[in-house]
Amino acid sequence: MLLYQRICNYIHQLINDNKIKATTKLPSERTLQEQFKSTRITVREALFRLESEGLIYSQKRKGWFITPAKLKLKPASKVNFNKLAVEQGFVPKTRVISILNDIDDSFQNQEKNIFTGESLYHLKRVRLLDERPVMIEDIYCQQSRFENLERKALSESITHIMATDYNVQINSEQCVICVTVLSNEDSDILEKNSGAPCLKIIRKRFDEHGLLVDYNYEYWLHDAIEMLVEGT
Amino acid sequence: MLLYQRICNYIHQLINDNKIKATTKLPSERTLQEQFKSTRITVREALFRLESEGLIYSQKRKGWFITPAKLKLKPASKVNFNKLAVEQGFVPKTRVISILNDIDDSFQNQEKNIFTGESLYHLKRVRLLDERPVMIEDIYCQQSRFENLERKALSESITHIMATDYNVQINSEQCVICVTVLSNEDSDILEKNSGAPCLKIIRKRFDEHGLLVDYNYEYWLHDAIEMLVEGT
DNA sequence: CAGTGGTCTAGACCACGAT
DNA sequence: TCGTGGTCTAGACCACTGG
Repeated sequence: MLLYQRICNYIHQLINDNKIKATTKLPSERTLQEQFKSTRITVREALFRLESEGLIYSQKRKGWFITPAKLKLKPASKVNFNKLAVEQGFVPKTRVISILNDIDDSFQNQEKNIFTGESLYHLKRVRLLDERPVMIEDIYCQQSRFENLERKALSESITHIMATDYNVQINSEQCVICVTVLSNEDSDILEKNSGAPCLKIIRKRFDEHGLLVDYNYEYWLHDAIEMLVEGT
Repeated sequence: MLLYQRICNYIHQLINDNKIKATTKLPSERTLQEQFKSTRITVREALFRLESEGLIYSQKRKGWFITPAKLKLKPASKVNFNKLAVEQGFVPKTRVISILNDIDDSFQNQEKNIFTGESLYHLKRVRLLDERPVMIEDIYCQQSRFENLERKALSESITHIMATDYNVQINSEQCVICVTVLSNEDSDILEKNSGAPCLKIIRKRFDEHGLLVDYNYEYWLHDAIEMLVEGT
Protein backbone atom coordinates (compact mmCIF):
# COMPACT_ATOMS: atom_id res chain seq x y z
CA MET A 1 0.00 0.00 0.00
CA LEU A 2 1.15 3.49 -0.82
CA LEU A 3 2.57 5.63 1.93
CA TYR A 4 0.10 8.48 1.56
CA GLN A 5 -2.72 5.96 1.72
CA ARG A 6 -1.37 4.66 5.02
CA ILE A 7 -1.37 8.21 6.35
CA CYS A 8 -4.92 8.70 5.09
CA ASN A 9 -6.02 5.51 6.78
CA TYR A 10 -4.35 6.53 10.01
CA ILE A 11 -6.27 9.80 10.13
CA HIS A 12 -9.46 8.06 9.10
CA GLN A 13 -8.94 5.83 12.12
CA LEU A 14 -8.32 8.75 14.43
CA ILE A 15 -11.65 10.22 13.42
CA ASN A 16 -13.61 6.98 13.42
CA ASP A 17 -12.33 6.09 16.87
CA ASN A 18 -13.42 9.54 18.04
CA LYS A 19 -9.91 10.31 19.19
CA ILE A 20 -10.30 13.70 17.53
CA LYS A 21 -13.52 15.67 17.48
CA ALA A 22 -14.88 18.07 14.91
CA THR A 23 -13.00 21.37 14.51
CA THR A 24 -10.05 20.20 16.63
CA LYS A 25 -6.58 20.43 15.20
CA LEU A 26 -4.62 17.57 13.68
CA PRO A 27 -0.96 16.96 14.55
CA SER A 28 1.32 19.28 12.59
CA GLU A 29 2.63 18.23 9.20
CA ARG A 30 6.14 17.84 10.58
CA THR A 31 4.88 15.67 13.40
CA LEU A 32 3.15 13.37 10.94
CA GLN A 33 6.22 13.39 8.73
CA GLU A 34 8.32 12.16 11.61
CA GLN A 35 5.73 9.66 12.73
CA PHE A 36 5.65 8.03 9.29
CA LYS A 37 9.37 8.59 8.64
CA SER A 38 8.43 10.36 5.47
CA THR A 39 8.56 13.85 3.95
CA ARG A 40 6.25 16.79 4.08
CA ILE A 41 5.36 16.45 0.41
CA THR A 42 3.95 12.99 1.04
CA VAL A 43 2.20 14.00 4.24
CA ARG A 44 0.59 16.91 2.42
CA GLU A 45 -0.45 14.60 -0.42
CA ALA A 46 -2.43 12.61 2.13
CA LEU A 47 -3.87 15.72 3.78
CA PHE A 48 -5.07 17.17 0.49
CA ARG A 49 -6.82 13.96 -0.38
CA LEU A 50 -8.59 13.90 2.95
CA GLU A 51 -9.54 17.51 2.33
CA SER A 52 -11.06 16.64 -1.05
CA GLU A 53 -12.93 13.89 0.69
CA GLY A 54 -14.34 16.48 3.06
CA LEU A 55 -12.97 14.75 6.13
CA ILE A 56 -10.57 17.50 7.15
CA TYR A 57 -10.11 21.13 6.16
CA SER A 58 -7.27 23.59 6.33
CA GLN A 59 -7.27 27.19 7.43
CA LYS A 60 -4.54 29.33 5.97
CA ARG A 61 -1.36 28.96 8.01
CA LYS A 62 -3.35 27.77 10.99
CA GLY A 63 -3.41 24.07 10.38
CA TRP A 64 -5.66 21.14 9.61
CA PHE A 65 -8.92 20.47 11.39
CA ILE A 66 -11.62 17.85 11.46
CA THR A 67 -14.62 18.84 9.37
CA PRO A 68 -17.89 19.27 11.28
CA ALA A 69 -21.30 18.18 9.97
CA LYS A 70 -22.56 19.65 6.71
CA LEU A 71 -25.43 22.08 6.43
CA LYS A 72 -28.31 20.55 4.52
CA LEU A 73 -29.72 23.03 2.05
CA LYS A 74 -32.56 23.08 -0.45
CA PRO A 75 -31.03 25.40 -3.02
CA ALA A 76 -34.32 26.51 -4.57
CA SER A 77 -36.27 27.19 -1.42
CA LYS A 78 -36.59 30.54 0.24
CA VAL A 79 -35.57 29.23 3.63
CA ASN A 80 -33.50 31.69 5.61
CA PHE A 81 -29.84 30.76 6.23
CA ASN A 82 -30.04 31.59 9.92
CA LYS A 83 -33.21 29.62 10.49
CA LEU A 84 -31.91 26.62 8.58
CA ALA A 85 -28.67 26.62 10.53
CA VAL A 86 -30.37 26.87 13.90
CA GLU A 87 -32.77 24.06 12.99
CA GLN A 88 -29.76 21.85 12.33
CA GLY A 89 -27.98 22.75 15.53
CA PHE A 90 -25.45 25.29 14.25
CA VAL A 91 -24.76 28.77 15.56
CA PRO A 92 -24.99 30.91 12.42
CA LYS A 93 -23.47 34.32 11.94
CA THR A 94 -23.36 36.80 9.07
CA ARG A 95 -20.76 39.50 8.53
CA VAL A 96 -21.02 42.28 6.01
CA ILE A 97 -17.78 42.65 4.07
CA SER A 98 -18.75 45.59 1.91
CA ILE A 99 -21.59 47.33 0.12
CA LEU A 100 -20.60 49.10 -3.07
CA ASN A 101 -22.46 51.14 -5.61
CA ASP A 102 -20.58 50.57 -8.82
CA ILE A 103 -21.02 47.61 -11.07
CA ASP A 104 -18.55 44.86 -10.54
CA ASP A 105 -16.55 44.12 -13.66
CA SER A 106 -16.62 40.38 -13.29
CA PHE A 107 -20.36 40.64 -12.90
CA GLN A 108 -20.67 42.57 -16.12
CA ASN A 109 -18.55 40.13 -18.03
CA GLN A 110 -20.10 36.95 -16.81
CA GLU A 111 -23.75 37.85 -17.18
CA LYS A 112 -24.96 40.02 -19.98
CA ASN A 113 -28.27 41.76 -20.27
CA ILE A 114 -29.06 41.56 -16.60
CA PHE A 115 -29.85 44.99 -15.17
CA THR A 116 -27.95 46.33 -18.17
CA GLY A 117 -26.68 49.86 -17.75
CA GLU A 118 -28.26 50.30 -14.33
CA SER A 119 -26.60 51.31 -11.09
CA LEU A 120 -26.41 48.38 -8.75
CA TYR A 121 -25.80 47.65 -5.15
CA HIS A 122 -23.17 45.00 -4.61
CA LEU A 123 -23.39 43.54 -1.12
CA LYS A 124 -20.69 41.11 -0.08
CA ARG A 125 -21.19 39.06 3.07
CA VAL A 126 -19.63 36.04 4.73
CA ARG A 127 -21.63 33.35 6.49
CA LEU A 128 -20.29 31.42 9.47
CA LEU A 129 -21.39 28.21 11.14
CA ASP A 130 -20.11 27.77 14.69
CA GLU A 131 -17.53 30.49 14.02
CA ARG A 132 -16.24 28.72 10.92
CA PRO A 133 -16.53 30.85 7.78
CA VAL A 134 -18.19 28.63 5.19
CA MET A 135 -19.76 30.81 2.51
CA ILE A 136 -19.25 34.04 0.59
CA GLU A 137 -22.26 35.76 -0.84
CA ASP A 138 -22.31 38.47 -3.50
CA ILE A 139 -25.72 40.08 -3.91
CA TYR A 140 -26.51 42.42 -6.78
CA CYS A 141 -29.73 44.45 -6.92
CA GLN A 142 -30.95 47.70 -8.40
CA GLN A 143 -30.12 50.89 -6.55
CA SER A 144 -33.28 52.55 -7.85
CA ARG A 145 -35.46 49.81 -6.42
CA PHE A 146 -33.75 49.60 -3.03
CA GLU A 147 -32.78 53.15 -2.16
CA ASN A 148 -30.65 53.58 0.96
CA LEU A 149 -30.13 49.86 1.26
CA GLU A 150 -26.74 50.57 2.77
CA ARG A 151 -28.44 51.98 5.88
CA LYS A 152 -30.34 48.80 6.67
CA ALA A 153 -29.31 46.01 8.98
CA LEU A 154 -27.46 44.12 6.29
CA SER A 155 -26.40 41.20 8.40
CA GLU A 156 -30.03 40.20 8.61
CA SER A 157 -32.08 38.46 5.94
CA ILE A 158 -32.11 40.44 2.71
CA THR A 159 -35.35 38.77 1.72
CA HIS A 160 -36.89 40.11 4.91
CA ILE A 161 -35.56 43.64 4.36
CA MET A 162 -36.89 43.62 0.82
CA ALA A 163 -40.31 42.51 2.01
CA THR A 164 -40.72 44.83 4.99
CA ASP A 165 -38.83 47.96 3.88
CA TYR A 166 -39.45 47.89 0.14
CA ASN A 167 -42.58 45.77 -0.23
CA VAL A 168 -40.83 43.44 -2.68
CA GLN A 169 -41.70 39.75 -2.45
CA ILE A 170 -39.63 36.94 -3.88
CA ASN A 171 -41.84 34.65 -5.89
CA SER A 172 -39.54 32.26 -7.72
CA GLU A 173 -35.88 31.61 -8.36
CA GLN A 174 -33.47 29.86 -10.68
CA CYS A 175 -30.18 28.35 -9.57
CA VAL A 176 -27.13 27.20 -11.46
CA ILE A 177 -24.76 25.06 -9.42
CA CYS A 178 -21.25 23.98 -10.25
CA VAL A 179 -17.91 23.15 -8.67
CA THR A 180 -15.15 25.74 -9.03
CA VAL A 181 -12.44 27.44 -6.95
CA LEU A 182 -12.42 30.50 -4.71
CA SER A 183 -11.01 33.80 -5.97
CA ASN A 184 -8.02 35.21 -4.12
CA GLU A 185 -10.16 37.76 -2.32
CA ASP A 186 -12.79 35.26 -1.25
CA SER A 187 -10.29 32.65 -0.14
CA ASP A 188 -8.73 35.23 2.18
CA ILE A 189 -12.11 35.94 3.73
CA LEU A 190 -12.78 32.24 4.21
CA GLU A 191 -9.26 31.78 5.61
CA LYS A 192 -8.41 29.36 2.81
CA ASN A 193 -5.60 29.18 0.31
CA SER A 194 -6.40 30.55 -3.08
CA GLY A 195 -7.50 27.75 -5.32
CA ALA A 196 -9.60 26.04 -2.69
CA PRO A 197 -12.45 24.12 -4.32
CA CYS A 198 -15.97 25.33 -3.64
CA LEU A 199 -19.54 24.90 -4.68
CA LYS A 200 -20.84 27.91 -6.57
CA ILE A 201 -24.54 28.66 -6.59
CA ILE A 202 -25.71 31.37 -8.96
CA ARG A 203 -29.17 32.42 -7.94
CA LYS A 204 -31.60 34.67 -9.78
CA ARG A 205 -34.68 35.69 -7.84
CA PHE A 206 -37.89 37.07 -9.30
CA ASP A 207 -40.92 38.89 -7.92
CA GLU A 208 -44.55 37.99 -8.61
CA HIS A 209 -44.47 39.84 -11.93
CA GLY A 210 -41.52 37.79 -13.11
CA LEU A 211 -39.17 40.75 -12.74
CA LEU A 212 -35.62 40.09 -11.63
CA VAL A 213 -35.18 41.25 -8.02
CA ASP A 214 -31.62 40.25 -7.28
CA TYR A 215 -28.77 38.21 -8.56
CA ASN A 216 -26.57 36.32 -6.13
CA TYR A 217 -23.37 34.35 -6.21
CA GLU A 218 -22.80 32.00 -3.31
CA TYR A 219 -19.45 30.27 -2.81
CA TRP A 220 -19.66 27.42 -0.31
CA LEU A 221 -16.74 25.48 1.08
CA HIS A 222 -17.26 22.15 -0.61
CA ASP A 223 -17.26 20.30 2.68
CA ALA A 224 -19.75 22.56 4.43
CA ILE A 225 -22.84 21.90 2.39
CA GLU A 226 -25.11 19.15 1.16
CA MET A 227 -28.02 19.92 -1.11
CA LEU A 228 -31.47 18.40 -1.22
CA VAL A 229 -33.54 18.61 -4.39
CA GLU A 230 -36.99 17.17 -4.95
CA GLY A 231 -38.68 16.72 -8.27
CA THR A 232 -41.62 15.20 -10.03
CA MET B 1 3.88 36.66 -8.30
CA LEU B 2 4.25 33.04 -7.34
CA LEU B 3 5.74 30.65 -9.83
CA TYR B 4 2.83 28.25 -9.93
CA GLN B 5 0.53 31.21 -10.56
CA ARG B 6 2.63 32.21 -13.55
CA ILE B 7 2.30 28.70 -14.90
CA CYS B 8 -1.47 28.83 -14.29
CA ASN B 9 -1.70 32.14 -16.12
CA TYR B 10 0.32 30.81 -19.02
CA ILE B 11 -2.05 27.90 -19.52
CA HIS B 12 -5.04 30.17 -19.03
CA GLN B 13 -3.65 32.25 -21.88
CA LEU B 14 -3.12 29.22 -24.10
CA ILE B 15 -6.77 28.34 -23.72
CA ASN B 16 -8.14 31.88 -24.02
CA ASP B 17 -6.15 32.48 -27.17
CA ASN B 18 -7.57 29.25 -28.57
CA LYS B 19 -4.10 27.89 -29.08
CA ILE B 20 -5.32 24.64 -27.58
CA LYS B 21 -8.78 23.25 -28.12
CA ALA B 22 -10.96 21.14 -25.87
CA THR B 23 -9.74 17.58 -25.20
CA THR B 24 -6.30 18.20 -26.74
CA LYS B 25 -3.23 17.41 -24.71
CA LEU B 26 -1.12 19.91 -22.82
CA PRO B 27 2.69 19.90 -23.01
CA SER B 28 4.17 17.25 -20.72
CA GLU B 29 5.02 18.11 -17.13
CA ARG B 30 8.73 17.90 -17.87
CA THR B 31 8.36 20.21 -20.84
CA LEU B 32 6.63 22.80 -18.69
CA GLN B 33 9.22 22.30 -15.96
CA GLU B 34 11.98 23.12 -18.42
CA GLN B 35 10.07 26.01 -19.95
CA PHE B 36 9.65 27.67 -16.55
CA LYS B 37 13.05 26.51 -15.25
CA SER B 38 11.27 24.95 -12.31
CA THR B 39 10.57 21.52 -10.86
CA ARG B 40 7.85 18.99 -11.45
CA ILE B 41 6.41 19.54 -7.97
CA THR B 42 5.72 23.18 -8.80
CA VAL B 43 4.41 22.41 -12.27
CA ARG B 44 2.06 19.85 -10.81
CA GLU B 45 0.93 22.34 -8.17
CA ALA B 46 -0.21 24.60 -11.01
CA LEU B 47 -1.85 21.77 -12.93
CA PHE B 48 -3.81 20.57 -9.92
CA ARG B 49 -5.16 24.06 -9.33
CA LEU B 50 -6.27 24.35 -12.92
CA GLU B 51 -7.90 20.97 -12.53
CA SER B 52 -9.83 22.15 -9.46
CA GLU B 53 -10.87 25.15 -11.46
CA GLY B 54 -12.25 22.80 -14.07
CA LEU B 55 -10.09 24.22 -16.83
CA ILE B 56 -8.05 21.08 -17.45
CA TYR B 57 -8.37 17.44 -16.45
CA SER B 58 -6.00 14.53 -16.16
CA GLN B 59 -6.38 10.97 -17.28
CA LYS B 60 -4.35 8.42 -15.41
CA ARG B 61 -0.83 8.22 -16.83
CA LYS B 62 -2.05 9.69 -20.11
CA GLY B 63 -1.61 13.37 -19.49
CA TRP B 64 -3.45 16.62 -19.06
CA PHE B 65 -6.18 17.82 -21.39
CA ILE B 66 -8.36 20.87 -21.89
CA THR B 67 -11.80 20.43 -20.38
CA PRO B 68 -14.69 20.53 -22.84
CA ALA B 69 -18.06 22.19 -22.13
CA LYS B 70 -20.11 21.03 -19.16
CA LEU B 71 -23.34 19.10 -19.42
CA LYS B 72 -26.24 21.12 -18.04
CA LEU B 73 -28.44 18.94 -15.89
CA LYS B 74 -31.65 19.39 -13.94
CA PRO B 75 -31.01 16.88 -11.17
CA ALA B 76 -34.63 16.36 -10.25
CA SER B 77 -36.10 15.96 -13.68
CA LYS B 78 -36.67 12.69 -15.45
CA VAL B 79 -34.85 13.76 -18.56
CA ASN B 80 -32.93 10.98 -20.19
CA PHE B 81 -29.12 11.28 -20.13
CA ASN B 82 -28.80 10.44 -23.81
CA LYS B 83 -31.44 12.90 -24.89
CA LEU B 84 -30.01 15.67 -22.74
CA ALA B 85 -26.52 15.10 -24.09
CA VAL B 86 -27.64 15.09 -27.71
CA GLU B 87 -29.64 18.27 -27.18
CA GLN B 88 -26.48 19.95 -25.98
CA GLY B 89 -24.35 18.74 -28.85
CA PHE B 90 -22.54 15.83 -27.18
CA VAL B 91 -22.21 12.28 -28.38
CA PRO B 92 -23.33 10.24 -25.37
CA LYS B 93 -22.50 6.63 -24.67
CA THR B 94 -23.31 4.22 -21.88
CA ARG B 95 -21.32 1.12 -20.95
CA VAL B 96 -22.48 -1.54 -18.55
CA ILE B 97 -19.73 -2.41 -16.09
CA SER B 98 -21.55 -5.12 -14.18
CA ILE B 99 -24.89 -6.32 -12.93
CA LEU B 100 -24.77 -8.20 -9.66
CA ASN B 101 -27.34 -9.87 -7.49
CA ASP B 102 -25.99 -9.57 -4.01
CA ILE B 103 -26.30 -6.55 -1.83
CA ASP B 104 -23.35 -4.24 -1.91
CA ASP B 105 -21.81 -3.78 1.51
CA SER B 106 -21.22 -0.08 1.18
CA PHE B 107 -24.82 0.28 0.14
CA GLN B 108 -25.97 -1.54 3.25
CA ASN B 109 -23.85 0.55 5.52
CA GLN B 110 -24.64 3.92 4.10
CA GLU B 111 -28.39 3.63 3.82
CA LYS B 112 -30.37 1.71 6.34
CA ASN B 113 -33.93 0.56 6.04
CA ILE B 114 -34.04 0.84 2.28
CA PHE B 115 -35.14 -2.45 0.72
CA THR B 116 -34.01 -4.03 3.98
CA GLY B 117 -33.31 -7.73 3.72
CA GLU B 118 -34.34 -7.97 0.09
CA SER B 119 -32.36 -9.29 -2.85
CA LEU B 120 -31.28 -6.46 -5.06
CA TYR B 121 -29.95 -5.89 -8.50
CA HIS B 122 -26.87 -3.72 -8.52
CA LEU B 123 -26.25 -2.29 -11.96
CA LYS B 124 -23.05 -0.34 -12.50
CA ARG B 125 -22.65 1.72 -15.63
CA VAL B 126 -20.33 4.39 -16.94
CA ARG B 127 -21.52 7.35 -19.00
CA LEU B 128 -19.37 8.98 -21.66
CA LEU B 129 -19.63 12.31 -23.45
CA ASP B 130 -17.70 12.48 -26.72
CA GLU B 131 -15.75 9.37 -25.64
CA ARG B 132 -14.73 10.96 -22.34
CA PRO B 133 -15.93 8.94 -19.33
CA VAL B 134 -17.62 11.46 -17.04
CA MET B 135 -19.98 9.61 -14.71
CA ILE B 136 -20.36 6.38 -12.78
CA GLU B 137 -23.82 5.20 -11.93
CA ASP B 138 -24.78 2.57 -9.36
CA ILE B 139 -28.43 1.56 -9.57
CA TYR B 140 -30.07 -0.59 -6.92
CA CYS B 141 -33.54 -2.05 -7.37
CA GLN B 142 -35.52 -5.05 -6.17
CA GLN B 143 -34.93 -8.36 -7.91
CA SER B 144 -38.49 -9.44 -7.20
CA ARG B 145 -39.92 -6.41 -8.96
CA PHE B 146 -37.63 -6.53 -11.99
CA GLU B 147 -37.11 -10.20 -12.75
CA ASN B 148 -34.58 -11.02 -15.45
CA LEU B 149 -33.42 -7.45 -15.59
CA GLU B 150 -29.96 -8.72 -16.51
CA ARG B 151 -31.30 -9.88 -19.88
CA LYS B 152 -32.49 -6.44 -20.93
CA ALA B 153 -30.62 -3.88 -22.99
CA LEU B 154 -28.99 -2.29 -19.98
CA SER B 155 -27.12 0.39 -21.83
CA GLU B 156 -30.45 1.97 -22.67
CA SER B 157 -32.60 4.07 -20.36
CA ILE B 158 -33.52 2.17 -17.22
CA THR B 159 -36.56 4.35 -16.78
CA HIS B 160 -37.72 3.26 -20.21
CA ILE B 161 -37.10 -0.43 -19.49
CA MET B 162 -39.00 -0.15 -16.24
CA ALA B 163 -41.93 1.48 -17.98
CA THR B 164 -42.20 -0.77 -21.03
CA ASP B 165 -41.08 -4.15 -19.67
CA TYR B 166 -42.32 -3.95 -16.09
CA ASN B 167 -45.07 -1.34 -16.23
CA VAL B 168 -43.42 0.70 -13.48
CA GLN B 169 -43.62 4.47 -13.80
CA ILE B 170 -41.40 6.92 -11.99
CA ASN B 171 -43.51 9.58 -10.37
CA SER B 172 -41.20 11.59 -8.13
CA GLU B 173 -37.67 11.64 -6.84
CA GLN B 174 -35.45 13.00 -4.10
CA CYS B 175 -31.83 13.93 -4.60
CA VAL B 176 -29.01 14.58 -2.19
CA ILE B 177 -26.01 16.28 -3.75
CA CYS B 178 -22.56 16.77 -2.30
CA VAL B 179 -18.90 17.01 -3.25
CA THR B 180 -16.72 13.99 -2.46
CA VAL B 181 -14.01 11.82 -4.06
CA LEU B 182 -14.09 8.77 -6.30
CA SER B 183 -13.50 5.31 -4.87
CA ASN B 184 -10.51 3.39 -6.18
CA GLU B 185 -12.69 1.21 -8.37
CA ASP B 186 -14.64 4.10 -9.85
CA SER B 187 -11.57 6.23 -10.47
CA ASP B 188 -10.08 3.38 -12.51
CA ILE B 189 -13.20 3.23 -14.64
CA LEU B 190 -13.15 6.98 -15.18
CA GLU B 191 -9.41 6.83 -15.93
CA LYS B 192 -8.68 9.10 -12.98
CA ASN B 193 -6.37 8.86 -10.02
CA SER B 194 -7.98 7.69 -6.87
CA GLY B 195 -8.97 10.66 -4.80
CA ALA B 196 -10.27 12.68 -7.74
CA PRO B 197 -13.00 15.07 -6.60
CA CYS B 198 -16.48 14.47 -7.90
CA LEU B 199 -20.06 15.51 -7.49
CA LYS B 200 -22.15 12.79 -5.91
CA ILE B 201 -25.87 12.66 -6.55
CA ILE B 202 -27.87 10.21 -4.47
CA ARG B 203 -31.21 9.72 -6.10
CA LYS B 204 -34.27 7.94 -4.75
CA ARG B 205 -37.09 7.41 -7.21
CA PHE B 206 -40.68 6.60 -6.35
CA ASP B 207 -43.68 5.29 -8.25
CA GLU B 208 -47.17 6.78 -8.21
CA HIS B 209 -47.97 4.98 -4.95
CA GLY B 210 -44.98 6.54 -3.26
CA LEU B 211 -43.12 3.21 -3.23
CA LEU B 212 -39.36 3.28 -3.71
CA VAL B 213 -38.51 2.01 -7.20
CA ASP B 214 -34.76 2.40 -7.30
CA TYR B 215 -31.89 3.95 -5.50
CA ASN B 216 -29.03 5.44 -7.48
CA TYR B 217 -25.61 6.83 -6.83
CA GLU B 218 -24.16 9.02 -9.53
CA TYR B 219 -20.53 10.16 -9.42
CA TRP B 220 -19.83 12.97 -11.87
CA LEU B 221 -16.42 14.37 -12.68
CA HIS B 222 -16.70 17.77 -11.07
CA ASP B 223 -15.79 19.56 -14.30
CA ALA B 224 -18.28 17.71 -16.48
CA ILE B 225 -21.53 18.90 -15.00
CA GLU B 226 -23.48 22.01 -14.13
CA MET B 227 -26.84 21.77 -12.42
CA LEU B 228 -29.97 23.84 -12.90
CA VAL B 229 -32.58 24.02 -10.15
CA GLU B 230 -35.77 26.02 -10.19
CA GLY B 231 -37.95 26.78 -7.23
CA THR B 232 -40.87 28.79 -6.01
C1' DC C 1 11.54 1.03 -25.74
C1' DA C 2 11.27 5.92 -24.75
C1' DG C 3 8.58 9.10 -22.48
C1' DT C 4 4.89 10.00 -19.33
C1' DG C 5 2.68 10.64 -15.08
C1' DG C 6 2.51 8.75 -10.01
C1' DT C 7 5.03 8.47 -5.91
C1' DC C 8 8.69 9.69 -2.87
C1' DT C 9 13.15 11.59 -0.63
C1' DA C 10 15.77 15.35 1.71
C1' DG C 11 16.36 19.25 2.08
C1' DA C 12 15.44 24.95 1.85
C1' DC C 13 13.41 29.80 2.70
C1' DC C 14 9.58 32.73 3.74
C1' DA C 15 5.33 34.84 5.83
C1' DC C 16 2.36 34.45 9.18
C1' DG C 17 0.12 32.63 13.60
C1' DA C 18 0.20 31.75 18.29
C1' DT C 19 2.31 32.89 22.58
C1' DT D 1 10.28 34.36 18.98
C1' DC D 2 9.23 29.77 17.58
C1' DG D 3 6.61 26.71 15.07
C1' DT D 4 3.45 26.44 11.43
C1' DG D 5 1.95 25.99 6.84
C1' DG D 6 3.02 27.77 1.84
C1' DT D 7 6.24 27.56 -1.72
C1' DC D 8 10.15 25.71 -4.07
C1' DT D 9 14.56 23.06 -5.51
C1' DA D 10 16.88 18.87 -7.41
C1' DG D 11 16.87 14.96 -7.73
C1' DA D 12 15.00 9.48 -7.73
C1' DC D 13 12.42 5.04 -9.03
C1' DC D 14 8.39 2.79 -10.80
C1' DA D 15 4.27 1.51 -13.69
C1' DC D 16 2.19 2.33 -17.45
C1' DT D 17 1.12 4.39 -22.33
C1' DG D 18 2.00 4.96 -26.90
C1' DG D 19 4.66 4.36 -30.77
